[in-house]
Amino acid sequence: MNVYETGFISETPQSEEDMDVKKGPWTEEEDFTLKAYVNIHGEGRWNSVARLSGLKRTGKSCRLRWLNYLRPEVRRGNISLQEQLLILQLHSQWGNRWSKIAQHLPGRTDNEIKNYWRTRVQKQAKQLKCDVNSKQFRDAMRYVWIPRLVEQICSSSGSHSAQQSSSTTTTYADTIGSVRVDPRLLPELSGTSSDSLDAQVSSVSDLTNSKYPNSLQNGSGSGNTIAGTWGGVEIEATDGGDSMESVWNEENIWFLRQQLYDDDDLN
DNA sequence: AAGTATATCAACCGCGACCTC
DNA sequence: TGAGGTCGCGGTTGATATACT
Repeated sequence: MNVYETGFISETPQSEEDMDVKKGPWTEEEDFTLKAYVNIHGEGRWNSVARLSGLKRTGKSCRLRWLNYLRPEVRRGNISLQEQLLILQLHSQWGNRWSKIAQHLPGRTDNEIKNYWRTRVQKQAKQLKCDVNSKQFRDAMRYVWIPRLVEQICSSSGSHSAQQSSSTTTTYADTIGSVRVDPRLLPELSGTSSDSLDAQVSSVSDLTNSKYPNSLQNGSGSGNTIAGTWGGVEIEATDGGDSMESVWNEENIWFLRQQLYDDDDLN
């Protein structure tokens, strides 16, 4: 059956120029109409959807509303630690290929991930006074952000596949929390010969022991804390609910600035 | 309590790729 | 083969919520 032949054809189809196209926030009524239409006819042919459903919207607008909001699979709410980790990894691999990144985060839309990146990640780059695409910032992610996320995931998940040894190295399997991290997806970060998170975290340990000694020992957190070991140094991250904020607490940012400026001095 | 700044996120826009005729 | 239509992606904007003074 041609799904476009039945139902919701309330009037003679019109071009978008002919009808006064509505813009701005969608109403509940519009949502209901679009949902009902797609449930019956399926996705795709968005210009037809716009014309035949009676919605005074562009095909693009209908598509966007469906994909980002109305689809049953769409998951709302805070981005989890595991998702943050994946986003960081995938972005370092693919850059701003939001839709591609979104494919690996079930229920998340490219728009959501893009917004997350712009509002959270770029904000941190700004705080560090460096470009989000710079080597400096990539190193910051590599040396602080990703290890800390992993630490927090391990801490919060209770039982983890990650095993912390009593030595200075930390070993992670390819399953972190409830998200399985495909080692092939893990980026080859700058200066890292390995393609696994395992090696990345190990390299952090090595570097922190030599170049960044006792880097995170100073400063004290308040409120709930998550304890962990990073490079042999006992660390505590304040747990403010938003893991991003706890990773990027003042001590970390202060420390990174010191390192970045030290590097600048050397150059 | 009011005004202002900042953060967040839904939605729009422009452009390029792809498809159809 | 190229012109027109459609779709999807990434960048950007604007409205609203929240935090701060």
